[in-house]
Amino acid sequence: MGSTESTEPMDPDERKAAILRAVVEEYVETAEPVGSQRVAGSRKLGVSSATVRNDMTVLEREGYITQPYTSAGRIPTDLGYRYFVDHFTSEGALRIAQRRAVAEFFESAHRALEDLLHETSQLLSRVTDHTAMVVGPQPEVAQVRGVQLVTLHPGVVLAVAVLSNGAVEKYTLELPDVLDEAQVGAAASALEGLWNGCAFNELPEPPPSGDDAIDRLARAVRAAFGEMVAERPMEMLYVGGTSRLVAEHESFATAESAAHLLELLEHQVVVVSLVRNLLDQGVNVSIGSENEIEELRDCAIVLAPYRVEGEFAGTVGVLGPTRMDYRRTIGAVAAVSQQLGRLLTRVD
Amino acid sequence: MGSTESTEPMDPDERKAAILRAVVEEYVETAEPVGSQRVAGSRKLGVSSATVRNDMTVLEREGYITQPYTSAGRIPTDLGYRYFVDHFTSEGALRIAQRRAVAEFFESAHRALEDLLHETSQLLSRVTDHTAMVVGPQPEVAQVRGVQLVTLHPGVVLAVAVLSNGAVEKYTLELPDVLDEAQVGAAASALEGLWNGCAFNELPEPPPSGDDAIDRLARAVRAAFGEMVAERPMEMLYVGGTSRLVAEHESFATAESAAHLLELLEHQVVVVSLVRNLLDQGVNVSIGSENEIEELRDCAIVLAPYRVEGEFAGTVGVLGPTRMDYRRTIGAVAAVSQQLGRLLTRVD
DNA sequence: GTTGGCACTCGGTAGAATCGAGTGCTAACA
DNA sequence: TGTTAGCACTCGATTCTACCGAGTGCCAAC
Repeated sequence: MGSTESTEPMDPDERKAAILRAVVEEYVETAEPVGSQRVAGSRKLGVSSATVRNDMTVLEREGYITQPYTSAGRIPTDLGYRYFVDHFTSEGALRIAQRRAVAEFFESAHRALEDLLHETSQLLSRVTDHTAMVVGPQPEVAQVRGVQLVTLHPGVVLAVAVLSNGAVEKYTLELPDVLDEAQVGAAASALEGLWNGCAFNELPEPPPSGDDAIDRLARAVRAAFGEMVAERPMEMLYVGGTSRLVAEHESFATAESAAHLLELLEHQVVVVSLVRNLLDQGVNVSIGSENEIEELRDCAIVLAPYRVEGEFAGTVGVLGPTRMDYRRTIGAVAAVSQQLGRLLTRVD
Repeated sequence: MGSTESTEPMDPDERKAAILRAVVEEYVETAEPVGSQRVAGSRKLGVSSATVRNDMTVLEREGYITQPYTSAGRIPTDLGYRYFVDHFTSEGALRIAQRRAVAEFFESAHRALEDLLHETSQLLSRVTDHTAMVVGPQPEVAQVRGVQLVTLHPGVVLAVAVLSNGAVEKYTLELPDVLDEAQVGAAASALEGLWNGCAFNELPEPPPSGDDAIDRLARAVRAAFGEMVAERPMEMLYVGGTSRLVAEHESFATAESAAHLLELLEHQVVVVSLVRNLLDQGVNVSIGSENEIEELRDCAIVLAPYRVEGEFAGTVGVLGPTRMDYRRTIGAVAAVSQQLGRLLTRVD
């Protein structure tokens, strides 16, 4: 067992890449700085630890790895993870059990879109062991397929709009007038006739009908829906498995950071626009300092858009520590996004 | 500064209670075991620390306080907190800023019931600095006020039921038949006429109409809604401010416990039935070991039901460490539950 | 270009010393 | 009999020291 037994000689750059890969994989597994011996020993590189050490010095100078303190092992930098993701995760690896879990989940039926997306976030969290995010389809693009007005109490009317993507928007209106069933029904019919097929974000103003009370109601409904579009132009966000963030807190700098992350996730607007920005730039994996948000400095985000009938519809993704198993995570996110798109294309 | 200056003599039991109160209040504030000196000094008890020490020994023997280790200060036991809650929180104290925050929140308008409850949970979390829970009204008791069927794609129909409490239930159906608009409309009209005013959990079976396809659709809708009632008989749960759980983690035994709690909160069924059980027993505050669930051993739960038109409707509550400011928390929970009930009575 | 040898670095752990808040107990006191 | 001052004692927390060892950088030999 000596140097004569070396397999085949290696291109210097190729070896450096292999060493970087080893550092990432070992560190992800053990959470401890990895030294030259471990790399030389557990990998069939055919070189001694001294050689590995030399290459490591270069890799460190180039910014791919770093030592937490002088004369400790090396850990990957964000740049190192980036190289790993770009070169060694071409084919995502999913364990059989997980692949089966995903398949089973999408076999079974699901009630409403909201439930499906919510449960999808939980599935993805289970499969990846990280916190999962699911961004729903943009609600504005949907068309109106039905309008209904229901009197809950005298003077209080619930306006309901059913959209072509299966979403249901509603708004509780308080009115100055007290209308009878016939009047409410007339308003509903008028609006339904007027709006059927229209995009929900571009509802035309209802024309005067002759009955002032009915017109007031119709205009109030129009205003309410308009306000909803204006105030909440955001896609819905579903977050699953937040407890993983805390369970992983060892990987984060401080314990508070987990609290900050949780708080961040409670702000739908921030998260949704973050996801959208990343995806707009064609980014699927965002690592550590690549994130602009301070709280995400030692987090990685893995995203995959899903398509319905070939069109971009929404996004699924995962939030975890930079020290994550990227191959497995990317594979899982890809699988779920694909299956979700397939299911929505079939059913929706 | 002397013994001659003592104010008025005190009943021995009364003094013991005052000492217990002091221990709880000081410990809640400082998170450190409180010694006899601090109690004797910061409170106008008019006795020396030695006397306080004597009483403390008794209080410890009776189980109200304990020392984390020999010759340390005392901290309250769950029984001690219980005594405190039962005797010293009759009138909840809310700071002005918080009372104003609650008032302002319930002044402004809110779209749908779901949004309102969700935002209420966030409000309560902000006001109490703890994780907040809001259990929505029981969906079953609501009556049907409108039924709508919308064809999303050929062979795919979305069934929507609008309920008297403002809730909207929906289900996406895949059908063997492809029906035209007239048929779907006929089924919708039939169901609407049949079910209007019925309780959602007791929908009568639609009678045969003559058109087999329409009947199949109607029966499928009936089955879908029935399944929804059976499978999800639970009230909706809204949880706000989960990040507080982690921020408070110092008060908990281990860091993992926060993760366990988060996981627990993700199981709606468990939480909702827990809340219901407590309230059924007339319990509004459940402290530490009074909770049967292991994960809640060093948590306290503060609940208050809210009423709509005099009827029990749902519950708001708070989950925090046993070491919490019970007066403030109870006051906040009470205020929010009352205002929420008022708003729902007015609007709903 | 690769490798073995070697001095050096530095975080982590264990043990000893110290500190001090707080207790329990006893004796004096009102 | 209840209250108080005094005092010895306990024990967690903190600090300091010594030491270990994984891992490095460098150098000379191959």
